[in-house]
Parts: sequence; C-alpha cells; structure tokens
Amino acid sequence: MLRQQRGALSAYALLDAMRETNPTISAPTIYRALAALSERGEVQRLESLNAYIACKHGCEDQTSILSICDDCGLVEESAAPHLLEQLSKLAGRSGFATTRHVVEIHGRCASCDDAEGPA
Amino acid sequence: MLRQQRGALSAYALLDAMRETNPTISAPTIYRALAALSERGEVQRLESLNAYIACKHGCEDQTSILSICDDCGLVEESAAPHLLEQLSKLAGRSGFATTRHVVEIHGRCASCDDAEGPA
DNA sequence: CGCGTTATGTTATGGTGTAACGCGAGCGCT
DNA sequence: AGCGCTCGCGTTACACCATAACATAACGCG
Repeated sequence: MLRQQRGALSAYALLDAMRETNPTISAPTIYRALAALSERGEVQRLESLNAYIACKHGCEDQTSILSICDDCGLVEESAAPHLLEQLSKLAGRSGFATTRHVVEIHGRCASCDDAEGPA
Repeated sequence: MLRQQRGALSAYALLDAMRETNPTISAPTIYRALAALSERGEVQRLESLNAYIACKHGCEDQTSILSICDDCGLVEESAAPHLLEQLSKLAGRSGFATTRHVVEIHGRCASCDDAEGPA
C-alpha cells in the first residue's frame, strides 16, 4: 500500500486504508507489519511526522536521507553514505558508537516552492 | 528544569516533575512553554524520542546535531554547520528549499560502550 | 474603573504505540 | 487420522503524546 503513495502515511491512516479491503484488521497488526518491513529495510519511519514510507528498491541496506515537503507532503529519499559517515565520525569524536541515523530535512519541494515561494 | 537534566525528558515527565512544586500545572501549559522556548532556540525536540532537551548556550541560533545514547539516555549536542549545509545542498539538487533539519544519531555513548560493547 | 493583552488553568478529545491474552490455521510427526 | 507445535492474527485494554476550545486570572494603561 505504501508503495502506491506519493507521500508518507501514518500508521492509522494505513489502518483505515487497509480496512477498506479487510475490515477486521487492527492496530497491532499494522505495527507488526511495519516493524517487520522496516527490519527488512523496505519501510522507513519518518520520526518527525510519526509516519511511514516505502523505501525505493535498492535502498534496503542503508538509511536514507528524507526530504519532506511541508506543503504537499511529498517525501523524497536520497542516499548519501558519505554524509552519514561524516555524522558517525562527528559523534565518534566524543566516543559515541553509532547504530542508527535519523536525518530528515523539512522544507518545500520544487513545485510548492515555485507556486508559493516567490510570493 | 531541563537544564539540570543529563538526558532528555518527555513532556509528561516534565509535567510530573513540575507538579512537585506546582501541583496545578497541566499539559497545555507545558506544551506552550516548550513551544515558546523552542522558538527561542533554548529547547530542542528529539523527534525520534518524543522528548525535549535544553540547548547549551551558544546554540540558540542553529539546529544541533544530537547524539543519543540508547542505553543511558545521555544526549549530546554537536554543532556542524558545514554538514547541515551539505544536507541542504543535497536536498536542493531536486529543488527542495530547506527550512529545518532533523539530525539525530542513535548509538551508545563512550561509557556505555566501554561497559557493554566489548562483551 | 474598564479595556486589551498575555499567561495560565480546565475539560475534553484525538492520535500514536504497545502489552497481554487467546484463538485458529498450517505444519510435521507418529 | 490424531496430536501438539508454532506462528500470525484479532481483541481488549491501556499508556503516552499532543492539542482544541473554552474559561479564568494578572497586569499595564488610558
């Protein structure tokens, strides 16, 4: 379901959507599925929105950097291993052992920026 | 209150703490205070924990990169304007206009890593 | 005093996430 | 077939996070 979405969906939005085809489904099932999929790297959570997106194929084994349009909800994945590396290194300077990165960028996507930006 | 904390506090933890000296305080008050403080850059939210920390003085006008120890809860701020810049640029490649960065690093701090890491 | 402004309190509600328990389907084994 | 096992799912119930909407109190000022 997430794959056919332009943006992110909250767990409960997902729940509602699923109920249309399977009225008996419930919250724990959604969370279990999300946990499983996100362990497999097929789904990523947007921490700053409490929402979830499907990862593009090919991104399975690394966290992506997510650009989030606050206007239209569009979410874009970017890969930048080098930057993540630098972040780990930065943290490492004080002895931190990195296990997971959360990198999210809020702003406006190209089309929303065109539409409203030059106002 | 946040300043005298080693780690982050959730809004409700804060609420409980505040109630010890001011039993009448309530959730909206906490959130209003947090919103005000965070607009002034004195408090930052940890999106991935739904919690809040006091920023160090001097960090008021930029978002920090936060290193979060998943063992002991310690949170460390780092400034790295250069990296944030690079992130904006990365997003900018597809036309994104950045307004806000969320950069959080989960892992283990030096002492927890010493204690359990070499296990 | 009366007014607006601002901070705070109250009530209620909605969204997010999970623990605990039990059922039932599928599977392998004898 | 009959048995027991595991595993996924649904159910219930609850905890936590956050805010809307409305009411109240405190203050400065003309």
